Amino acid sequence: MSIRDERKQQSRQALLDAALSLSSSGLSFSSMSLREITRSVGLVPAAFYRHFQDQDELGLELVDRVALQLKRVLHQLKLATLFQPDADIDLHLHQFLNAVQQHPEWWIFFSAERWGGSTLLRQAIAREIDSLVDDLSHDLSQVKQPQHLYSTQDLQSLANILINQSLNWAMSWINLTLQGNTDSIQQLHFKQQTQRQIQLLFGGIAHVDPACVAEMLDHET
Amino acid sequence: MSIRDERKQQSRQALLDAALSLSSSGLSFSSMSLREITRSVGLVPAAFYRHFQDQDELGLELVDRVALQLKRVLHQLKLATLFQPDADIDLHLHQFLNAVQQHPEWWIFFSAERWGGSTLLRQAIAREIDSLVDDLSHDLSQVKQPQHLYSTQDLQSLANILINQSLNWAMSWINLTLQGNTDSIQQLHFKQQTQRQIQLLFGGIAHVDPACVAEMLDHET
DNA sequence: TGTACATCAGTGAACGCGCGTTCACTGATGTAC
DNA sequence: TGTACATCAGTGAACGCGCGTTCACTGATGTAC
Repeated sequence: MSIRDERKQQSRQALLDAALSLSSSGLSFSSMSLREITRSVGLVPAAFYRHFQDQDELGLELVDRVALQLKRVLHQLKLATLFQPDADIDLHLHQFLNAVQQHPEWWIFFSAERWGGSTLLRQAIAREIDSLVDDLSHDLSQVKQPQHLYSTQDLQSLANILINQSLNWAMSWINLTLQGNTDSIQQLHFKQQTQRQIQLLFGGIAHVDPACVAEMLDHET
Repeated sequence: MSIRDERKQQSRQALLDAALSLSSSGLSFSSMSLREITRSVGLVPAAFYRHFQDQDELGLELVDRVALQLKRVLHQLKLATLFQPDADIDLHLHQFLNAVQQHPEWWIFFSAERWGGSTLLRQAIAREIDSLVDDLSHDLSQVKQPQHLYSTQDLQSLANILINQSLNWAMSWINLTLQGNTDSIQQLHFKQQTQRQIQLLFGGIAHVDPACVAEMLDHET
């Protein structure tokens, strides 16, 4: 790549980063101005048009890039292994929260624009979330579940809940880390509650006291 | 109330309705202008200040009112009865989707501004959602569960998932009803998947084939 | 009931400001010979 | 390698526009007597 092309790519990347950064600062994409974006990069407003036709085009590319990163993070977490009865939920949760803390801007942008002011971005994100659900659903189906309780349809439903809750967990965690000290009471409480949610979602049966299940079966039969 | 006070209340209500309506049209609260709001009511911009100190004050009141309505809807659904093994999940789901369709603007506003561009509104909505979760958690604890599988902490976690998913279900349903014909294939598919999610969340054990549970117990013990 | 004054929701003009977009330009980088 | 021309990312000035907010005002409604 030539020097000129390289510099152009750098500017383009800087514009994308600036928009993402403004999003993390609490501005929604539809409220941030083209001039703010170029200003925080150190370019003149007109320079924006050398890289994107308009602000929407930048937004769509941002959705694309961020979705790719979220996909990578969620896949690497190997959520599917949580089906196994001896799975370390606590470890998985901490890995997830660390990943969120590493790049909160991705989660903030995705959550904010999911129902944000731009129809174009909403549609693009809806597509990406469907894709995230499908990927996770596929991951889940690849794991031998000890109890074989879930049909393909169940796994799709579970994946849907998990993706949605992942976004909610991420946003809750980001808010907690922004305002509080590390390991505050609220953070511990959040982790416990989230861990319990994961148990409820995955375990269903596997993580419940077998004695209770036996009793329930007696009542039913 | 005097004539003057009555008319003032009408204008105030009209401003709130206009903002809610603009929100439903896809505009985020932080992107809609004070002038747009007054324009759609038929008032001059300066008249806004006879009712609210600024746009944020209107937004906060809107959060308050909408939260009250959502609270009412969710309470009337009596989600807690879904613990009972003979619960009609399909009926409950349809009641929920009808309630959403009746007033989509409430769900749109709440979802959009939950992670929207106004810090003030985000915080207010976070408080209201906590309150919704607490209320639902309380409702859930009032019902005698046949299987007694859930602790207070479990119910709180379940309520959290249910409130979050309710918002997601509402938004998905609104998008489906906006774009598609009634009873399209996508709508039927959505209903089936959502019903399965509710089964997974509530039933856990109760709605699963007892034979499978028995088998699982054999493996564990 | 009628009159004189007070209140105040809504008006309309004015302001300064940041916005998106356009345009001809500049000067560093790339290319052809 | 050196030269002459082409490309094109970034510039800076200009534009018209909608914005939030202010202000003195108007005239219908309310109140005191």
